[in-house]
Amino acid sequence: MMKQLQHPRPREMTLTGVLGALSDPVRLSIVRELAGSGECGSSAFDCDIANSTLSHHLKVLRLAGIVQHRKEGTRCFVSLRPDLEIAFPELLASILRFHDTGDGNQRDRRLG
Amino acid sequence: MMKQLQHPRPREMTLTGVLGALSDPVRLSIVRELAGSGECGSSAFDCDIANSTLSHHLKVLRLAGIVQHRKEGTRCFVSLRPDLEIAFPELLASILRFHDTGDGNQRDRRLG
DNA sequence: CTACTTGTTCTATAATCGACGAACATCGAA
DNA sequence: TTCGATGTTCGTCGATTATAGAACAAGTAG
Repeated sequence: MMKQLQHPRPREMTLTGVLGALSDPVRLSIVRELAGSGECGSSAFDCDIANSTLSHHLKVLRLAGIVQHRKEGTRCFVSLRPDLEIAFPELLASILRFHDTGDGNQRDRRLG
Repeated sequence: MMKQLQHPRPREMTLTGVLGALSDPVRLSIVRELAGSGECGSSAFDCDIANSTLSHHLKVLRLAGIVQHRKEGTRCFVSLRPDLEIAFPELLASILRFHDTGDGNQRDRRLG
């Protein structure tokens, strides 16, 4: 039987939990990728980290209610969880509007 | 001479830094209070924590670029920093629209 | 000057976190 | 069944964090 990974119920999502999950650069880049590409195989993220570390970050995002996991054979597909938008409408979009410039600066997309 | 507390320049503010600073329930409640009441004396926050801990949290918020300190005699007044709105327009409002219910749930203000 | 007030910094501690390798589990293929 | 591929979990390590008390600094009042 395929093991089911635990997903929190919408009522268990917390604002501080979501913010904390997004406060890590690696996790934020993962969410950014998901927002741009939709569902991704969990090996499609070009993070230069160990597999176990990636799995850890995906677990944090999952337990915060931000992403959901779908198993297909041995592969694992990750996507943004629609329930997040219900619990915190427009929150994720409000955050992803800003992007890192790599040297510690951020910029509003509208400012070019 | 009155000691000046260090404030980061807007270019030094990071999105993950801001999110991380807001991911703590104590700090989020402080920011919420500042957004509602404007400038507050740093002893006006009804947090049930030690003075040194409050000072620590205010420092984290300050180094993230979220709040600014103004000294007046021995008193210290804290307020939201306008530069944050310039660096990340509407980000803070987008986050504060949701509030904790105390039992781990959050709710959009518009949903009653 | 000596208190007293306010707030920061220092030191310590317990908890959490990010990272990794190793072990484990699951599935598909040979 | 045995193997290989894909992910998760476990154990560990070092770094960071939240907390609070103690010491310190700066200003005010007496």
